Amino acid sequence: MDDRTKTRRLEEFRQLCRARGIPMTSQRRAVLEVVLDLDCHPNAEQVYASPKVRRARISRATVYRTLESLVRLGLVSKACHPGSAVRYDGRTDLHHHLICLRCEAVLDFDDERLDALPIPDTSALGFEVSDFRVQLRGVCRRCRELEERR
Amino acid sequence: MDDRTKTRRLEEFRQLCRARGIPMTSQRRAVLEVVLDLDCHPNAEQVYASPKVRRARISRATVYRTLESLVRLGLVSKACHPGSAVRYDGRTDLHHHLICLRCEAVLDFDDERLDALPIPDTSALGFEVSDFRVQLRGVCRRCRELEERR
DNA sequence: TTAAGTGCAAAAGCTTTGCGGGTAG
DNA sequence: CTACCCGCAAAGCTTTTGCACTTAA
Repeated sequence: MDDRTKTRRLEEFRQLCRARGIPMTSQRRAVLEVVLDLDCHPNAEQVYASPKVRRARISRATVYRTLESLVRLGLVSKACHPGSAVRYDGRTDLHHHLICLRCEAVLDFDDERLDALPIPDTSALGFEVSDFRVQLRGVCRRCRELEERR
Repeated sequence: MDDRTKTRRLEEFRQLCRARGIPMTSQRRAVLEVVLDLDCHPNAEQVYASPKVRRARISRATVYRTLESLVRLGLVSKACHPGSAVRYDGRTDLHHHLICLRCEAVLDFDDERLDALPIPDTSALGFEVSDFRVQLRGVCRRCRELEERR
């Protein structure tokens, strides 16, 4: 994520904390920065292992708790993925994903035609849609190259 | 899933096994049947806990291994979800999902307009798309009712 | 017969929780 | 001050793995 956007997101965080009267700690700031920096849709362990978080000596439990708080605050979202650990996404705006079914990589994908998708009416099911993602499922470059070599 | 489709899918399984010369065991058959019966996109523990699998005294390890084999055979797919355990989907055809961001329910959703989505060209990224899903994210009926009561 | 599958139990990976001490506002 | 947060450690959930035994073809 570019620095300009990142600065804006961190300012947004500061204001949200002030508005809700919750403390803005150095730990939370570091965790948010890492998620904004990484575009690999990391799980909590990957955030925990990141140099910035390790340098700050932040505990594993705090990383897990903080990520969930950031989601509740709407500053981070959860990525939908085929694997077995919760994955976080620094982007909360409308965008889409390429999902590799071999290595479970999640790649961001922006496309105006996908954004313009007509959202179906789900009210008959009692389901309230807030947001959507198109997931293009397949095999990423790296996995394809690995398979060719064999 | 209706019985007619289920019978067809089980026959497909039998033929795939024969074609590849792999044994069709009673355990695999039971696990496949359970995934086809459930439409809740169960994780491995839920399949393990199902009456049919328990009656057959199938071990936990076999459930985990079998689910992965069925995915490799293309008889079952993995659902993309926001949570922390792999979830399986008895449907492998084109369809879409409603994702509840509160309880992480995954509901099937069929819609011809979504099916007709123009698939973007991802070849520049080296990504080969095989399939897609639209995920409508929001809050399901039950979670909305629970929140109203409070 | 035999390649593959299964059960068991241990280990590894991921996540939550209770509690005593610390800190932002 | 004081409500909230943090680190630690233990516990709980999910998944994988090695090995000896069993089974479908």
